[in-house]
Amino acid sequence: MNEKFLSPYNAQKTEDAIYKKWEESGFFNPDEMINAQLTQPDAESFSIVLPPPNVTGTLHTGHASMLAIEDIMVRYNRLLGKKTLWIPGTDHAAIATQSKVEKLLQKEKIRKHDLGREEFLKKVNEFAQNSHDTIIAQCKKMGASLDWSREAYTLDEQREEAVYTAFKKMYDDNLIYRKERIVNWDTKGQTTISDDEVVRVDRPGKMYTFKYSHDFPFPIATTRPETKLGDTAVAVHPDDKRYQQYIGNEYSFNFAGADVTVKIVADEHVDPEFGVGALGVTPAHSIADWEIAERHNLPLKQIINEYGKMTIGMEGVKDTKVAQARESVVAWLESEGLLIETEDIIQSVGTAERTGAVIEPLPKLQWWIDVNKKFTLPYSNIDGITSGSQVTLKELMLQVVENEQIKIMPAQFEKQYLHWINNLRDWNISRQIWFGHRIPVWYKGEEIHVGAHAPDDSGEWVQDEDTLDTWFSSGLWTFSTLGWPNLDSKDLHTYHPTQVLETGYDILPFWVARMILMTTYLLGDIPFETVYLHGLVRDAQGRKMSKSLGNIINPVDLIEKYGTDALRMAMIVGNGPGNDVNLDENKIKAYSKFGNKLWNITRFILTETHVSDDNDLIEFSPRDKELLNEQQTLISEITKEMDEFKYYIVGEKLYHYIWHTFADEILEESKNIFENGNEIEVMSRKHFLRQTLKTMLIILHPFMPFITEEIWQDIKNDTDRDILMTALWPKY
RNA sequence: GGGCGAUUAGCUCAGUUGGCUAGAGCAGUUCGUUUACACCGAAAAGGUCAGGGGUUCGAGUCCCUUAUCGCCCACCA
Repeated sequence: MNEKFLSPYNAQKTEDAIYKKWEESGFFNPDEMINAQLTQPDAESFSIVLPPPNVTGTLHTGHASMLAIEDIMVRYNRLLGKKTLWIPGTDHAAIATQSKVEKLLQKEKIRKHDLGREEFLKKVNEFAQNSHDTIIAQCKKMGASLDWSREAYTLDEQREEAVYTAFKKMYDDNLIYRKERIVNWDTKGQTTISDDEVVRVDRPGKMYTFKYSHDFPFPIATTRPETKLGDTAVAVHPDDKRYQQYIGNEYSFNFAGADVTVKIVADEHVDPEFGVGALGVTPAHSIADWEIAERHNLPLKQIINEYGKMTIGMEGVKDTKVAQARESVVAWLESEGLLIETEDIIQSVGTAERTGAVIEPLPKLQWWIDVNKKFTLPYSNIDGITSGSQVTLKELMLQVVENEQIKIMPAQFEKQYLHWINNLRDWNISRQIWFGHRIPVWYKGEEIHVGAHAPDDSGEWVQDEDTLDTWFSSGLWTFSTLGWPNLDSKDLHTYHPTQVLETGYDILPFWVARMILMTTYLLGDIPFETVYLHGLVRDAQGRKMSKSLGNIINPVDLIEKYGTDALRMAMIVGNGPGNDVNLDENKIKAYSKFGNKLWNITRFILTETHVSDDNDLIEFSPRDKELLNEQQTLISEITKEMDEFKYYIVGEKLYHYIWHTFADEILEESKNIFENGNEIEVMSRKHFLRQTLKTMLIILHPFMPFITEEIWQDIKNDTDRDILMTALWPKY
């Protein structure tokens, strides 16, 4: 017996060496499995993409849990003899990464505009590369059996080709168009900022109640009178008796030197209790109003420029900053006798996180994907939609879930998905940041060219300054990682659609929905058959992990203390799809004890039996036949539950069988048999113990890959597969 | 305001087509252990499954309702 079994199991000493052994074998790559004749070339395939972690830093416990679940899926299917592929990669995560680097630069008092686009991107790429390296190392620590030879990055060359191909096709199909939309504009920084960078600050303000003109039938209320020059409508609640008679009317008048025409519209979102229950709609300078304008097809009238100055109005308004214009407009209202009431209020004002400037919502030209426009789908593998039929993106997204070609687990999220898609509006795909796929559109005067490069003709072509929403590239992930847009790619034919997408429920609308959109559109097929959604990892008390609570747990610390196997088990047992899991250190400790239990079971068996006991038996003793039957029942149950993704139950069952049946009963009973049993009983039992241990190692392998592989190396015989990872799931 | 979820042993949680004498880990109790394992074994203790009502031969599990807690989305003109 190998003397390592004389001391307790040492995960720290074992795990890195085992991972290295797997990696060197090459068997994470299904092609190598086939070459070594461990997998049949015509075997069923099982493929899954790793949701690419953002290159914004390091992996957290949520990633650890994700890797554990997916590795179980992958290892299980590999043991079933399938051609099994798990594709690794990382996500450039445009805004998240860019703002992270901006923050780091800010500490050195460097601003991105001082560096310029190229220099700044160099810094971001450097940061991304470092994050990437950390992330890959952490994935390996978790034991993830990812095929590193196929690693991808959402911003690498191959993915860029996929992105540009997809963009061009959508543009040619008239599904991509350009239109104005309200964005958060920072007048100090002269840039657009994302919603998460807007800091809400409570400030004293004034609510003005006034009439537009003496002819206008009722007053409205606002905190920003200067924007009223840009009003194109007044919104009221449809059930509000005070205003019902005016709905549909149009009024024109002069307001502080500007000609204004407003239409009275009914909108559910107006609160009749707030203010006077009537709201002047300024589509160009308020995000909320812009949304009302979208619903009612109202015109957009920009009256404030990028420097926060008014572009129209009377003397004292035009060409002044908004704060000053406000005073002028209020003074004008007073002098005209239109001002009815001024009330002091506390209002929540959006300010730029970085410059502190008050956000000025402005309309900017943006690129959009039309989800309601009919186009011809040339090829369709979607049930209920024939090749060559006219469909919209929204219809495709609904169809594949309604017809159950894609199943979402747990089922309650299916409702949520359908509800979300039914309310889906056009997707704004442009972002006013530098890091990401630059929009493949070129301008020369009025001319527009769509493609990766400017046309070769003479003349100054200028590329669009904006970049694409990060979800545009990750939406292509299941097939851009398999060779698309090269339609002859062998991987694409073998491994697409993928079988499972395993990800967090929080990105169902962002990522999952977008992958369905892109795949149904570009391939006429589904991206995956099952969506398995996991929950959040919380601390032992069920609190969300956050910097401010100081309760963030680094998975690597836990691994160093208890080993990866123990951490994986603790994260799996009791963690069903869609449920949040509380990570209790005691639970991890308990499973590290379990690992040691298995270790000691092995020690006992290696002491009491010999490899020759593996030889064919003449007959099993009646007791061992009974035990084998029990075992068969267990395996058949477990196999069924594995197929149903019930890893949380299987993990617990294995724990119980191995500890409380195999060790506590069978091993104890064996001591007596070895001492007092007849020859048949002894031989039978020795054979049984070795076979059972091997069987347990195989079925426990997906959960605790390291220790099972380590033991396998000492219990296997010449007819067994050399590496447990490549073994075959027991028959039952 | 809209949507979703949770409430089971002292603590943290399983219990997924209704069949449980309701389970696990940790903590606590009693006893034991010179070799597979103290990262141990044996035995017991602990619960009107949030409250109420209903469906059913049968409900922790399905329906209604109340209470408490939590999450997501929207919005404050």
